[in-house]
Amino acid sequence: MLRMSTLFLRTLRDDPADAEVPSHRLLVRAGYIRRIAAGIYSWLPLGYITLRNIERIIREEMDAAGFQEVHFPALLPRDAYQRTDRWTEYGPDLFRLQDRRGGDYLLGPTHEEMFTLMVKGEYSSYKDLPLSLYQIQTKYRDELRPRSGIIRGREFVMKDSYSFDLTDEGLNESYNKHRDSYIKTFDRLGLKYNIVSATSGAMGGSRSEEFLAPCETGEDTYVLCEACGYAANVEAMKTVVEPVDSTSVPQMQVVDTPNTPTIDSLVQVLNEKFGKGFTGAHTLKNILLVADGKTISVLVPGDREVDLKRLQANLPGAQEIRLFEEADFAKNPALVKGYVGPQEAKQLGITLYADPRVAPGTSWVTGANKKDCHALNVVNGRDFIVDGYVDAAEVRKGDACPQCSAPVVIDRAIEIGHIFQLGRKYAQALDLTVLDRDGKSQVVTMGSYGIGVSRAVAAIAEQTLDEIGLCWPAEVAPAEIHVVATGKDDKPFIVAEELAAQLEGLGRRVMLDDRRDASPGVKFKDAELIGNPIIVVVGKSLADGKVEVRIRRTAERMEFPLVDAASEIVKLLS
RNA sequence: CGGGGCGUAGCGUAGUGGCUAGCGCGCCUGCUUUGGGAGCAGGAGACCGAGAGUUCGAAUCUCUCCGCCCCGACCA
Repeated sequence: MLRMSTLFLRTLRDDPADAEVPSHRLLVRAGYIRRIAAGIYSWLPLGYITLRNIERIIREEMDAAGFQEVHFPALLPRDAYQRTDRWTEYGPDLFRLQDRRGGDYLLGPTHEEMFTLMVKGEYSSYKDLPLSLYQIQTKYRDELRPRSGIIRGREFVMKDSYSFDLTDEGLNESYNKHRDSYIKTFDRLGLKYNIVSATSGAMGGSRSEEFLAPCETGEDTYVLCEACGYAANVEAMKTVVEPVDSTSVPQMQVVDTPNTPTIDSLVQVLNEKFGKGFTGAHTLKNILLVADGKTISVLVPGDREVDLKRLQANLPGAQEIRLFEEADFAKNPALVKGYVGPQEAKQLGITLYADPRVAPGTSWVTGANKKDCHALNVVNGRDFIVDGYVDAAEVRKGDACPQCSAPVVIDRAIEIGHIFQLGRKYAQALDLTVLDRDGKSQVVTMGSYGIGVSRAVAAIAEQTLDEIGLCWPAEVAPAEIHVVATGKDDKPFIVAEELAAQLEGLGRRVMLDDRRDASPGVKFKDAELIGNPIIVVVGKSLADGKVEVRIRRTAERMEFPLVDAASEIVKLLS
């Protein structure tokens, strides 16, 4: 039983000055966490109980799915991360340190290497697979900008799992098992979330989904179709545009358009000259880039920007992409800045990509590859041929859903889980192989699955809190029932004590406000701020042999006769 | 790393060259009070982020450094 009279807790009346987002403010005010450094927090009793409740739920669901818990050190030698190149690849986000002999160590940001090596050390037969292992552990990432309290910290608690399979089908099965297990876990945690398809980056091909908890203060933006439920990362959003019949489009025509290096200036001149109501959407933007050293051009409608992250995620095999710079233009005199068109891409040896919005048969105004000249009626498939289509244009609210064509919304969310198929990258690098049925050595294929445990505390808080405080789901809350004794004589305190003991006897987690020196107002405010789901007040109504019960979330109030209060309260929890 | 803001007691803050750094919350003692962050009285608690400089005199002005928050870039 948590007794407020002795609980290590001091709630704050004022908002902390360094907290902006609501969950952070309230977690500090209610005495759950305290900041130690940027992105590094201590957990006080209430916070730590809550964190452990979440861990418990995750653990129960992992175990129920047949995954086995292990535990690695957070302090790791450089070696394993050297072999997968992540010692350098992870860059400045990696916390590095040295021991007294000058040996390099790191604080683990994620543990693919260690899990892979652990399995390699124990198993060597296909008969041992499939296998899924997990741990709940503190991770370290030296984030460029920690923010929003516990939502993005430099030290945080993560549950990470890894699956090991012989075959791609096996990996799919393991992936689906994790997916199901995550659904159960997040449902139990009381989180609202969307499962969003994510890109798996340059490795390509493998499945990847994020569990996103919608919330205004979230830092991930994603696309959501409220009509059919389609949800996707902005990078992974697919654009579906039908080809257009272009047989009636007149011949391409080159016109003088002096001083029109930008879309805005071009549209203005077009309207002055032809007065046809031209807009940016009629023009075609040719974005020149250098991808892995080669010049490529990406076509998007003139009223849209290229989303470089999206392009990078969708361009097959591209490792490094950057925009054309002055020096690049200088090296390629055929490319006239501000007047580039796709018509001569082939002759110039440029790989030409188009966003799907630049559909086959669509006709555009675009650069004529000559200073101060543009070309009208430039038709995709007739006047230029693209080498491939790639989703690269910025995604906007109102764009068509790829499943049902309804306008999508752009929403914000906190990423609370991520599952993806790693494939054989780590197993290959670290030589994790097993012998198959035929005695042949096979590289194992892996999946990687994460839940942000400490982040989940913030995400749940964020989704449930209100103006007066935190408001936890019962399983997560520090206590299920918060019993408050008020009054100046002993009776309510004795009764409250008995009731709390009774509830505990029924297997409930109870917090008891037995402070004799605090006024009723203070106790009510604290109870509301702390956010346990049921508040029981033992006080005035005791005169009628009753106790008062309040539902924190709905502010609903009721009274029960003392004699059956305990059983009635327990009923409310089920 | 760019832009902005900030650093005064455990927390929130006032104090833009002047003498003993002020207030609220919280904390301690006593009395009163007990259904919505009680009242009165007394009290403890601050090398004013650090260092250097300007000055008769610096929380206040200058420089350097450190730290924190927000936006952006970046990031499962």
